[in-house]
Amino acid sequence: VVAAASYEARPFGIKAGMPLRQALRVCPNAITIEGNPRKYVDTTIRLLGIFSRFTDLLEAFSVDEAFLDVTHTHHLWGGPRKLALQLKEHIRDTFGLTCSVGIAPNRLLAKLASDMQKPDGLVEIAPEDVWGILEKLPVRKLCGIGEQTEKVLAALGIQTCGDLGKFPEDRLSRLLGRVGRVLHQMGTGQDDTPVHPYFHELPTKSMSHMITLPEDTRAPEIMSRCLLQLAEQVGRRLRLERYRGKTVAVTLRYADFKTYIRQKSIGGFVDSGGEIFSQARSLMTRFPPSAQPVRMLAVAVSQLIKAIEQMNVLAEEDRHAKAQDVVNDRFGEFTLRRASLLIPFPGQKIVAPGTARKL
DNA sequence: TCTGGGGTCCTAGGACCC
DNA sequence: TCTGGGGTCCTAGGACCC
Repeated sequence: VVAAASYEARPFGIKAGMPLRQALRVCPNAITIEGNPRKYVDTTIRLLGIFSRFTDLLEAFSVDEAFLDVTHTHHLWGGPRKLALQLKEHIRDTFGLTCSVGIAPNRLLAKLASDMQKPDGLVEIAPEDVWGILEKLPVRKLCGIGEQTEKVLAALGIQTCGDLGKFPEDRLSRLLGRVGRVLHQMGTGQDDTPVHPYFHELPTKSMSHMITLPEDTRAPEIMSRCLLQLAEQVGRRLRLERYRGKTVAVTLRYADFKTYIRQKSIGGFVDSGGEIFSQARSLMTRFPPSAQPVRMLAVAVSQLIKAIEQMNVLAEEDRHAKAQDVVNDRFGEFTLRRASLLIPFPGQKIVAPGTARKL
């Protein structure tokens, strides 16, 4: 599918998430470029380096977005606006790229402001302007309100943030529980979530890999091989970042797109592909029977703990994994792999999304 | 014509324990 | 015949973000 569409392609209706075939149908001359995760991670890291010149209260939000709390530093740059201009200039000089900056009293509004003028924007939402901007703004524009929430709110007669803010909070809470309270706050532009600085290093909570098969299948041996591949990938990343996990989960998506997850927590903590695979395989028996062939499989490990230095005595599984890591560190990913995985699967190019966070 | 991959957070029900 | 309150852990599903 399309991961990102250039501004030239967008007028044709091409946007992120659209199947490639469909994109090429609406715009046969579109130029397609395969993703290059290593390049993105490298650029992300360099970007964070630039951001850190302006504040240390810096949170990476995605591969190309970050929150900067400049409450205590903006005066050094002549105020938020001048800071933003210098930030933009710095990025343009370094990468030849434009970027969009939003300035506001909190994260919710800053994100909104940054989305208001793209691709080369600088929008400031002052506290006194908040209501004027929100009143007619569709709720969907807020980060955190997606398609489903939009529908639920629409059913209550709420279309705009103005409607949301004016809707009685206690009624919204009764109807939607805790979510109702948060939504009401969002409707009035309130958000007290702090910017979580990178040096606090949020621990990873789960690691997973998934793959949509080139063709839907009913063959147990294909699914099994796939699970093994995914388990090995997850295990490799766990070990790279020195995590071990307690809960193993398998997700199956059938051709009709119905998606099921089965998970189990095991006695100890695991980080080897073999162990993850054997748990994953045992989970396969728990899925509801379906007439549909399988379209997608995923393996996830959660309930992670940071692994303490290994003891001298390693279980056989661990010795295998360790040997594999040593070879693959030196000669490249998947140089050494199980014989059953010699025929490669698609999707082996994936770079760990956590890589940027480690910086 | 279908709909990728990798995460986080929340909810709700049930088991189990004191 | 009916049976409280509080806690943790586990599982399944779903919303949302990029």
